[in-house]
Amino acid sequence: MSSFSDDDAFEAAAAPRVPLSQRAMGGFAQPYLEGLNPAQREAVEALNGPVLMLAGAGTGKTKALTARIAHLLATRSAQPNEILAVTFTNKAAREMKTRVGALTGHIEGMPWLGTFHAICVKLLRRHAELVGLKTNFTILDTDDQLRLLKQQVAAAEIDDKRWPARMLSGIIDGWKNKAWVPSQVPVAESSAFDGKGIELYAAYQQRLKDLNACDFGDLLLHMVTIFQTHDGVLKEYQERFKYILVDEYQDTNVAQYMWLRLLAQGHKNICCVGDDDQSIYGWRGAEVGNILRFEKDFPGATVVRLEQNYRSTGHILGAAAGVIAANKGRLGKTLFTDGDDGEQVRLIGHWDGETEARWIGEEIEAMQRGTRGIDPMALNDMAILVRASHQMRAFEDRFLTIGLPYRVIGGPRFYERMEIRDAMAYFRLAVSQDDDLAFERIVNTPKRGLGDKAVQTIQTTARTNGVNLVEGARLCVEGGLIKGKGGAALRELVQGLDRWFAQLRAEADTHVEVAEMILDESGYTTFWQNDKTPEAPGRLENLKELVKALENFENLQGFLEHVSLIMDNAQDEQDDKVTIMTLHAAKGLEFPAVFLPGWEDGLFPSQRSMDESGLKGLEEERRLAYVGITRAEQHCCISFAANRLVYGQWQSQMASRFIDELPEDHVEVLTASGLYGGGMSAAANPASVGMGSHLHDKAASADVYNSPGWRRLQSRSQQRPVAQPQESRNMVIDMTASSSHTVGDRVFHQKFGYGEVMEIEGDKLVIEFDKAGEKKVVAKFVVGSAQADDVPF
DNA sequence: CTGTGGCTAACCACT
DNA sequence: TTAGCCACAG
Repeated sequence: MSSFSDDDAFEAAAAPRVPLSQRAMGGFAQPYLEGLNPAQREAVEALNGPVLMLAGAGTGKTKALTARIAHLLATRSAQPNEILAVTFTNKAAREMKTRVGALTGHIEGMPWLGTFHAICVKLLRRHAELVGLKTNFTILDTDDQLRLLKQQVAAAEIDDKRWPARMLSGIIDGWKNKAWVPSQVPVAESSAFDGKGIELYAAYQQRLKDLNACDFGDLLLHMVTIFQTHDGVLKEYQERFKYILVDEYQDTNVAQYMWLRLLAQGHKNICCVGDDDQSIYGWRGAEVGNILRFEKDFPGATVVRLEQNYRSTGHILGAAAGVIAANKGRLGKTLFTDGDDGEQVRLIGHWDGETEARWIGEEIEAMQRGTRGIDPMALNDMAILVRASHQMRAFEDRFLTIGLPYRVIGGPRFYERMEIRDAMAYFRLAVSQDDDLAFERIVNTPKRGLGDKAVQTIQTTARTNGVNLVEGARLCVEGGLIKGKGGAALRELVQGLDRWFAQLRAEADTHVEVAEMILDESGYTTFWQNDKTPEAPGRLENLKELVKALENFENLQGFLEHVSLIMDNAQDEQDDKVTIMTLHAAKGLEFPAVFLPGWEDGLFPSQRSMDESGLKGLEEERRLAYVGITRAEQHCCISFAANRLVYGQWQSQMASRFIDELPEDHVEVLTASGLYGGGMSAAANPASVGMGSHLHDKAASADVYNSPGWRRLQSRSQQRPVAQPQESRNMVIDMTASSSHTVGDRVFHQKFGYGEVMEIEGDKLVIEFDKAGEKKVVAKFVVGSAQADDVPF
């Protein structure tokens, strides 16, 4: 519960509650040291000066980190409120809190353990006036931010076709990540956004100030500014934080780095934990350089390497090591395990994305039943990790058809859903009528007959009178500026807002009741009840869930604060389900079995990241591959497809270059799935069995044959017995390989059954299928531009 | 003021 | 393929 009013850490009692058992031992009992290996122990006990803990995947860094905190407390080196411990995600913060609690007995004692953003909010609330904000400033989400920037772009009369607000938002975020306020943006950047970027940035910051708001990047930026310009404030915190601990240091951006440096200049007791091989947030401004430079930045630092892996089998570690070895300029770690080599990493190519999804589905079922030669596994122990969220769809489709339970992590988050945002905007307005952005969002939601024109009028009125939009709306109603149906509805809305505002303060009802009242009286609930789209019931459910979530907070403000910083959504763990998530979301997690689909050049490594960042981009993609493999404990299966549907277009894919980087000894190559020559075409053209047979043009065909991934798969599969067609449903004739067909060929197609080739027109095949009855169905297969329905499977 | 159809651009990851 | 935007009609 992180409402900011209740736990002001400065006033929090500092007395540590040492468990009786330890007190009886005179503080010498150090159970938290048990089970630590020598390296971990060194990192825990090095209490003087900077420490860099290079912790490879699965080497127990959280254990070391929490033990270090316990050690600080037990040795009385610091009080709980003198330790600053920062993480990136709320989940990591929560876990650390729990584990420290379990280790030391004080659960509530760590007021400064949290995410960068949560800690900065806490600090900024105290010093808001130093950057021209009031202490009750609001934190804008991406949506609000974009809306604001859109207005700015429009006001500057810039063509938002060529210069979209989206792009501006990205540029400004980038600058904020580098800790540049508008006046600090270097000249080299002045051409950004049609030469107006810096100007717009300044205007945007001013607008935020007027709104008494800040965006995500500001939380850090403002604190860095305050520390740089107010020595007294900086001193206060330098003295307060005797020990600083930083998790995932490789993901820090420049602003976070500066923030940490400024604070660490006091006692210099900063302990950073990270893994340069797992830096995967470059696109968000993370600087791997921060960790690579650590020893220069903090002279005399103790560097500890955690290399003993407790998570994965030898083969999995070996495969991961082989991939990451291709990166240059690493700090270098060699993970080892005391455990078995286990099963080799498995590699398999598929005909297309659908085949891949089907194969993985079957594999998962086999593993669950225990019919794959291994003990039965729970679905909860299996995960599919994809590069991009759109890859999830194929699996969802497939799993829905076969009734395999799954959960998707990532996707549109609960608090980012439209209905939740709308409801939150109402709550925000009930808390503060100054929240113009919230007002803009809901004036006409549900529809009140207030369009652009009405909103314009309200805005002008508000501006000329120097008041907020709610006040402006009130003036419009009273002055008769907005008439008719819209005027009446607006009057009702304003009255409603006043009423809810008063009710929240009256405390006659709980905030939960008021929230329900708001959703009811505003007509928002009715709005969705009347909606007949299939999503409506789900949205109503979400609203109910939102209200339920309120119960955990003391007041609406506390809840709003919490939500603005929460970016992860709690997931139900009760049911047995396969997890589908992105590689990014998987960092920090582990699963006994991991599937890594879609290892195709352009998709993974992603073309865009290579276009944008060249070799740096490729190396980050490789680290992503490393992260993916090292999530696996026992089983890891990598796959790719020769064809994929992109923008409704079929594209032939090349196996990812990362596949070639897998060391052979640790990999077992399975035979390509989904492409078994069903008679004719296979006999006529042996090349049509396996990858690449779909190719119609020689150039593209050569591409695939010459692609390293393909070659390897070919040669390896030759060492293995030739695959037998497993079941008839896997049998398919390569419809698009028209060169291998002649008129009169009998063919079999998974969906349409048996048929006969009637004619061949260039790249088109006309096939007459003998479906049941006398009716003949004619289908055309157009190479390269086939529609989804026309393609085999 | 709202709803619709056609056009265009986008498809990467997230605190 | 799909989402988002704009122009236009009702």
